[in-house]
Amino acid sequence: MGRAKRKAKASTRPDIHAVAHLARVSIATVSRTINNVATVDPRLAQRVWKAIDTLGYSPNSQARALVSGRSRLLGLIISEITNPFFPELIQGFEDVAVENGYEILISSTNYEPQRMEQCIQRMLERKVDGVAVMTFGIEEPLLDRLAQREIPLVFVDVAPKGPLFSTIEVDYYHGIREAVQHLAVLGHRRIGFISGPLHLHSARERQSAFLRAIGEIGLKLNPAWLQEGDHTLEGGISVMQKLLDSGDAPTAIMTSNDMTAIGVLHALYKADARVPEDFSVIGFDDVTIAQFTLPPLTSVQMSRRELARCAVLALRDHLEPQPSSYVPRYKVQTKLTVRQSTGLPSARPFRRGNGRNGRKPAPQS
Amino acid sequence: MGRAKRKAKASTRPDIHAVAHLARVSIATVSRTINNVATVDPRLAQRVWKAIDTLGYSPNSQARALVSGRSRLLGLIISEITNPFFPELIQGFEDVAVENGYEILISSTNYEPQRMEQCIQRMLERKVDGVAVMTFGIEEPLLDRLAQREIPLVFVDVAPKGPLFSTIEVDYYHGIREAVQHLAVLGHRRIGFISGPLHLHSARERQSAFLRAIGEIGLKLNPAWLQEGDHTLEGGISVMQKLLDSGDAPTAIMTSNDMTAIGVLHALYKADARVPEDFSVIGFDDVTIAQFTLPPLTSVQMSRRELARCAVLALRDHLEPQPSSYVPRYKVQTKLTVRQSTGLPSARPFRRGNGRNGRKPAPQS
DNA sequence: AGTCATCCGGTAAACGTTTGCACCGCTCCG
DNA sequence: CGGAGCGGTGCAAACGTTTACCGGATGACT
Repeated sequence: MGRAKRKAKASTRPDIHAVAHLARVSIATVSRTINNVATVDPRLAQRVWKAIDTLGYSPNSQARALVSGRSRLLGLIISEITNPFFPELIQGFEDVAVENGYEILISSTNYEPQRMEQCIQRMLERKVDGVAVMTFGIEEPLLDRLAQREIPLVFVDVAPKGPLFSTIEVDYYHGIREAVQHLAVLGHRRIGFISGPLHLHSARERQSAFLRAIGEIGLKLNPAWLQEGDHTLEGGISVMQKLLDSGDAPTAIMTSNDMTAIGVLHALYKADARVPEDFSVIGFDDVTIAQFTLPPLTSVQMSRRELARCAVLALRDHLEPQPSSYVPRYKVQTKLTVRQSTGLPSARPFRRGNGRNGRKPAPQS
Repeated sequence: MGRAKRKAKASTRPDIHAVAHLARVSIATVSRTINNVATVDPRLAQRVWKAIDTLGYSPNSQARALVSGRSRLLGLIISEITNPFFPELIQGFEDVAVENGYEILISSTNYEPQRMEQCIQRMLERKVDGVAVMTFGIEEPLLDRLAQREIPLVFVDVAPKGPLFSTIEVDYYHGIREAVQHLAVLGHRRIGFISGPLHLHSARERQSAFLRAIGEIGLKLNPAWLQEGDHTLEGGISVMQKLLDSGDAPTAIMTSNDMTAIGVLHALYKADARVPEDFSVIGFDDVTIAQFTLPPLTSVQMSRRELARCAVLALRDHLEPQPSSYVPRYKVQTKLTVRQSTGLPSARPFRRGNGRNGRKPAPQS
């Protein structure tokens, strides 16, 4: 009956041999059963499953990975987890990964391009099967270095060449056009845009989508209404203040991300202006916080769960041959979520401190 | 010269044999060198390091884990990553883990206790060395089942018995007393508290810390000012509305978490009351969003980075014998962060819709 | 009935490390 | 001068899987 030497192993977790022994089959059969590969006699299979169940066996993923060369681990590189843009992305990534039998490994660059190298290094040591790079502002030279690695990589927007690389496209235009249209329908003709730092690919994309939308809808854009921000709260505050000081502020302000929009809200609050009565504000990203601002922020949303899903699927498609009928399509939409920061334009232009709403300026503590 | 069969391995990543061969030593020596275990002749060691460097070798963590039985992987179980409480915790956990040479694996329960089982399952399959359970509202029976596992576990607040378990204590009282004192110094005598759901351990802790602080500072608490919330925005809104409707609202409101406080802010905004002129509001947790509300929220902070650091260290202390001089102390402080939602109490009681600030009610969209 | 193809299950060799054990040469001491 | 002790190194056996390969049984066809 073979294998007499292992017996009464007390407290250690059961291994494949224990299962094989209990089911009176060889370990090969157990392996084939749990991987449902090739054909195993249904009666044997049943014995095996039963044995697995009674022993509470679960395969050792490291041994598996070691011999098969596939770890079923997916890497996710992000900028910084405390940036409210990312948690939802991570959640989506994890959900879809787990759905497909993968575990995930997260690493953050903290916006420092040189840390990307370490992230990749850690991922490689853990032998991930593929990596999704979802960080802001990835640089071209860095891409080339990434290209050396022999694992599938997926990016957003940017499209490096190479058979192991995939790109997820984002249709910024769709949602931004909806936003501009929304404002136009409300009656706004003076619409401003505060962009992100223009060295960022995604910021440029958003800005040009805005310009295109303005053009196609047939509005006129005063160049002074197009300002460059930096995707921070403070940036939003100072740019909005500048617009107010100019004396020729637009009646509606769109921004390249929600942080900037919240900055705008703060600036308006300080200037004693009301939203949406005096100004309409639209953010971008529809970060969780957007629901909680005062007033809740109208924002253009790119589904981060969808983005994450695409990323996982793109990697999976590299790793597991798909049926020929399957046509991958990695593209995510954007769309407008209307909340309470947008409304009809004010009848007469807002003038700072005209006191028409009688509020004293907020006290400085 | 041995090992002639491996040669010209072209594109595969170098393994320990390649290093050994290049350094003209055995693989055992290479292993001992990189783990700096036992004593290796410095000259050999140097040859080894050089070989490692020229080949760009990095050890295969799975093979390592397989034979050593230690994966250098730490599990982290949280409630939900999109809850703004967690990202900072995760960040801290990761930082300290990486500092100590560990990687982390995250899993979320989504507040469903039954999912805890799956989380643990996944962790065990990946053979984590230890797990930190940082989820809200863990149930006693679940703890007992966790106890079956043979890996170190660390918890917050709750203290299961067992040699493999550690607990991190949180000193809620310190920060909450600071908060009450802050309000008292400003002149508030009517201070209310909106608790979390009282079946949660941490919510009870916070409430009793508040009661103790009120007592020790010598204030009187009207029982109507002590309300149970549910840690959600909506809960905060409705409880605050109830307080306003009662006609005997406190002049300052403390809450058991920031979400509730933001709800309070919303309710006050709708009721046309001003913060901090009419009411002072203090949150708990000091979540990132608290900086961005209107006005920025005064809040009691428990350092989540510190909490995370304690968790990692507690696990490490279980896994790696520490020098006897080392005395572990897993306790984290709370403290008050003052922003702009607190100020002097209003001279005369606020009355809804008395129009004294002339604002029209916010339009419903 | 004999031969061949087919199918399924078992045996054993990997995968890349760590580590117990044995060995070798040196030093030190009797 | 010989033996004991020891520091340093190599050999080989694990760790728990997957999978190529082989061999035995079974059914079909001539």
